[in-house]
Amino acid sequence: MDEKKLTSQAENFSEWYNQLVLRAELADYAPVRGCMVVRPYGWALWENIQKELDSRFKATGHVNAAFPMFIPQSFMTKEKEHVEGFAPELAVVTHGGGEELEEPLVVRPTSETIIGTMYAKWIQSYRDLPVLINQWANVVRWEMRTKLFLRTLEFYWQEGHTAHATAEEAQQETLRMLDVYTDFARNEAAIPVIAGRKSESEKFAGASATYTIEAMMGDTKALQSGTSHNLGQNFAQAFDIKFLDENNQLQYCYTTSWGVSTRMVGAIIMTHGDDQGLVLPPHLAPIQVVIVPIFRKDEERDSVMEVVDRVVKGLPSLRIKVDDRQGVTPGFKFNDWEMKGVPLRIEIGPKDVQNHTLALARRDIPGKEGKSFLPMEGFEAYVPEMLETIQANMLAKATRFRDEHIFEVDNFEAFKDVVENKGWAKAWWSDDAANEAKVKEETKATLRCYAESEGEGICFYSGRKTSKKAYFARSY
RNA sequence: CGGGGUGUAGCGCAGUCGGCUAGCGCGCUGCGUUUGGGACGCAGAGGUCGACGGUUCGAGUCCGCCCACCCCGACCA
Repeated sequence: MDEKKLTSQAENFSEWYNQLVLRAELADYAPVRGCMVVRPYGWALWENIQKELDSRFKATGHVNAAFPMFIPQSFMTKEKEHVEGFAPELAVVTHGGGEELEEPLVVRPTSETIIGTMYAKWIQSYRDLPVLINQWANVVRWEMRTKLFLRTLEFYWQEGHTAHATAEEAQQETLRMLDVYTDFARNEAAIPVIAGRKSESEKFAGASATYTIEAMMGDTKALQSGTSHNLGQNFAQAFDIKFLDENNQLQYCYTTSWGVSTRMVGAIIMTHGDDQGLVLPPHLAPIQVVIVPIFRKDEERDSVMEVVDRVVKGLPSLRIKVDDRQGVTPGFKFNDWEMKGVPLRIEIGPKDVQNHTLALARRDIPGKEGKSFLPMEGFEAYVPEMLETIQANMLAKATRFRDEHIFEVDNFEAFKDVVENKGWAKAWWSDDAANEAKVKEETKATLRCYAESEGEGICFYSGRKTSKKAYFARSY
């Protein structure tokens, strides 16, 4: 096989994705089935995602805390739908210190139960509310089939858990965090997600309502990239999270939970990547600018490195890497950093020193069109600007792709054709779980989320009148 | 769990009508020459051929069983 060749064509999309993850050194297969080793470069990307999300959480008044990884099995069984939803994918610890445990411990698949237990202790009065806590953690779900970043037995995420005095406030919080995710995806990851509510059959186990941000991957499949749940009083009742209100009445809290995981890394790869490798959005890229110095002789070396130095010092706010590896040709370095998705490359050689220019190559526009030769002068301003241009262009490109692959349909034939061959279908939907299951069976497409809609129309499947529209797609 | 596929050097593979000391490319080590799109020469290192059992004078190759991983489904962030 030719090691250099990659193809993102739909039939090879999965292979292409795996190759990208492995060759860009984002992650590796672990010697444990279904688990993943996140390598330093991949973790650096995740750290930037964390940083951006965390600053948004702080801005909305949330604080971080940590809860145990082990959950007594009995906690899991308190909320009926929750346990039913998660039971098949739990890892259970039965032994500790060489002895069988009196009560098995579940490795957290999510932390509603243990956090709910603590909230019950912490919350007494309406004055204690709202509680707005986030946790950065790893969780374990025993999935049948795994895929790097998208679905691994162990994954990293943040999970926010909040408790409120009223249903309105909880709903507001649920939607506010959905907005935070939407904003993050669009403006940092350059992924034009579609936000909306999940259907009853797709919602989180134990939630009253689940909201999602859905992203379209390069093969037009959908990927749920973040969720925000309004848990109503379901968990509050199961875990006895109560407070005395202003009228001295004992009330159950309304709780929410929301999360974004390392799956976001997979979403970025599958949304922007091309046949040359990764394309990372400048806002999140571990390395925003790579500088490749080029010289033949030692005399050239000094003058080139002097310019390199000046450029690095002139861009103090950017994440820059100078690739001064010896014994590797510039061509090799170009390809190497393209594979790793670095948004902007600056080549500095003897010609540039002489002409006072910089050779720049944009990762979002492959080949010659992405190259430009600009005067040194003013690079302190135009390099950061170019990164913003790249960021904006990536979003625009992804948005165009998304919009070109969403089709409104009003009959089943068209629906089937769209979800099987073209992308996402948007259609009037009569909101019937049985029909949803039938559609899935016949076309493999699931209801991704409800869409904004006005007025009424005829459901393409049931023929009934409805006021709801929904997006359907095949998904990861 | 069902269907398909693959296990041979760090990676990618050839060898599979049983037969010599198991090969190729990339990578790796040393020396030298090289540096504007994946450099070159010379010299090297690196293998219980996934595991176990069987057939045979002889097994990477044939037979049996097992294991691991990948892809497609069912399940899911």
